[in-house]
Amino acid sequence: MDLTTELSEPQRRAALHGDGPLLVLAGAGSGKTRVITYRIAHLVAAGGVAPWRILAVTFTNKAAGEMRERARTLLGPDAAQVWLGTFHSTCARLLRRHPEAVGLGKDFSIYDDDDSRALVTRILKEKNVDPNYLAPRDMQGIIDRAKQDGRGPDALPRRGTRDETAAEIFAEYDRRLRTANAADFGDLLVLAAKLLAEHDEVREELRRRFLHLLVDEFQDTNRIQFRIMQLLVNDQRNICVVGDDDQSIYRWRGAEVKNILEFEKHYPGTVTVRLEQNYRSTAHVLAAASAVVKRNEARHPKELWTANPPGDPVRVVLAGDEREEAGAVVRLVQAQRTEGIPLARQAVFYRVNAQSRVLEEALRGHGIPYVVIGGFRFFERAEVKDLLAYLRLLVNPADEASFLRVVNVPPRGIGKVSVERLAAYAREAGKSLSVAAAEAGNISGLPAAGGRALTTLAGQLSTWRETLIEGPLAVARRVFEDSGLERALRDDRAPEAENRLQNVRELVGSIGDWAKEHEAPTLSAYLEHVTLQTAIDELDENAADRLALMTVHSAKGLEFDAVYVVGVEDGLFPYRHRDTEVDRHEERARLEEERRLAYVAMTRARRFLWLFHARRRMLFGGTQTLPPSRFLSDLPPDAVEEAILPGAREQAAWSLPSPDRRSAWSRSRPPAVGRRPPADTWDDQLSPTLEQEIRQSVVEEAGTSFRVGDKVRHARFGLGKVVDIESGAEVKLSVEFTGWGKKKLIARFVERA
DNA sequence: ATGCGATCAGTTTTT
DNA sequence: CTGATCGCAT
Repeated sequence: MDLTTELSEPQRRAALHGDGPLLVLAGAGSGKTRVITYRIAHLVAAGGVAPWRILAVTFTNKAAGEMRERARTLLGPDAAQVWLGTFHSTCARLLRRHPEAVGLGKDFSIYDDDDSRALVTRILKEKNVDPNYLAPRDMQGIIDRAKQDGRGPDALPRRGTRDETAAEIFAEYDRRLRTANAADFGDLLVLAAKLLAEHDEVREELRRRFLHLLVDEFQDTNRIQFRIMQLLVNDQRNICVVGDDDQSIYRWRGAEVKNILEFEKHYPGTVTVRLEQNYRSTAHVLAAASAVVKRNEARHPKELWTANPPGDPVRVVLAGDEREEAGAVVRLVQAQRTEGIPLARQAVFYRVNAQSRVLEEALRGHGIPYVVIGGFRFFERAEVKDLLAYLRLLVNPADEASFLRVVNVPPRGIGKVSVERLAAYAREAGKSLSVAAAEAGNISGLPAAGGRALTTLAGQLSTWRETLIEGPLAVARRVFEDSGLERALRDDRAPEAENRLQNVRELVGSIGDWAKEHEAPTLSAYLEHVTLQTAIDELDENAADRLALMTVHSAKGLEFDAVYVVGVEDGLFPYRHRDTEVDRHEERARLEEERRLAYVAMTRARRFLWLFHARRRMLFGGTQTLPPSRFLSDLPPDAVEEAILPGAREQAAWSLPSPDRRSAWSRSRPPAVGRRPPADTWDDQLSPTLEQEIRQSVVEEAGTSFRVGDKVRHARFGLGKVVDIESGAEVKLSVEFTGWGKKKLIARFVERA
């Protein structure tokens, strides 16, 4: 490891920084992962800090894994001792050591979003709350936001009776979690903070232990996470945070950009290092991305630069509809692949998960292997969750959500009435559902068949529980068979049953794989691993070569040679909530976040960036016609080239957005993208094949035949009149558009009106 | 108790 | 257009 030659000057300053608070403002692609890893390595190798005394928090488990891997190449096997993980997994780890201190039991369950929603729904039903008055979704949102802020039910704002109800439900929800010996995602943070705040000996031990703290993606931490960090920082104040306010995209989830903007206030004497050189992207890509984010007001003014060649222009492609868009993506992906860019180094991004469907169809149609990151995740599939629920119930008998999930899966004659009787009995007796089930014989009013089935189930559960020591894989196999889950799936004649059976088998297989990779594999640890998986953890570089499809949010922290962003339309990206009234301030804040999101999307691209938008789009069961994204008009003409696909051209006559209609968000609009001939340097230049591929898609027009005075129509600007013609490699027209003024356009993108 | 069909509602982003 | 819930018939 040679820090003087392998790092730039500012990178080196960050990596070599000694004691005291350090703030690293790391622009996109500025090598921050490198800096963090080198810093860790340096602390250990030169600073004599034992690896186990370093705690590094990352945004995904995948990032943690990569960091560990990189540290290992620098440090050797010792690197494994560094504490590395997400906030959630780190907190879970702390809570596992001292569960009782915060009212949890050993082997507590972690409720995912589904589980917690189900619990909220149950409580609302029990309390007879009208879903129109307070919907489960909204209630869950209230709880979640409160927890992100570190507030409990008592600290909820109370402006009306609805708030009172919400606070009541919230309190009951937390009580029920404790009874079930369970914690939801928010609790992991809230309870960890509580543990540290209220138990001095625990806090002090950890503060003595951790000599250095590092927090990555700091711009996306929320209040409770900041608090946890503060509680862990010791008097040496060796806290290093790394982030970029322009990449803050989780405001909606409680992230506080203030955490990074005002870091120095909390830690006076902070040394700030700015990493402003981008090593990732071509100059064109960087210029395009910067132009979009630059229009935000709530940001640290800064200018990222790069020494990289300009590269290809960013390409903006207009499709007729989402299917044509998908088709174009597929063709381009394939073309790039033949040019030597493997699928694994290309990616398609979209704003909302629902957009993945068309893309998947197109990819399947062309036999291109792909992975969808996030969306309907493997571990969230019903059949997979069913088996997992059994396993959770073995580890934590009190787990209410899991019990209710499996009690009649597969169908064993325990219906609604039986479950209700059982639950009532359990609540009165203050017992868990599992324990109550074992006592089914004593429960009055229980249907006879249901009672028998419950007794049998309870017996099975305790039998399985005794076999836990045989290890996760053995237990999983046994439960799958003995519970009747396997038989039910096998006997199911539905066409998708085969798939579901496969999925559960895959789950069992994954348990086996996981167990092999761990020293003392416990079921409890496996279950935690599964629920704390982040979407992006599914992306495995070592897997077969496949194209990744994901939301822009999932793409954070990644990079690809070629990036395709679909659905760059005003209303979809930036996304416009169709819901209720929000005030001006909120609306602007949301829009700024969309802008940062676009920035994140674009800066993932190393060499090739395509932005697609469609005239019409089927989404959420309806067809919408959205104008091109306002972000497109911010792109610098020099760095961009536009293309129109045949389908879009056909529709040109009837679905042109008018300049007034397009500004649903705001009236003012800067001039749109201009054009220039393709860039011509660097070996990454667009290959002939690819150029052909694009041209083939673009409707060729006899550009040379235009005359001054001709009426023309343009995809974005509508009707206009030709005022000047320039010849050259590309024929260019100067056109006067009503409402837009004079624009210079490449003739082949203009059609006669 | 179960399973089916019909109606209904709601659709961002995620640990 | 999908997914989820609801009510009815078996």
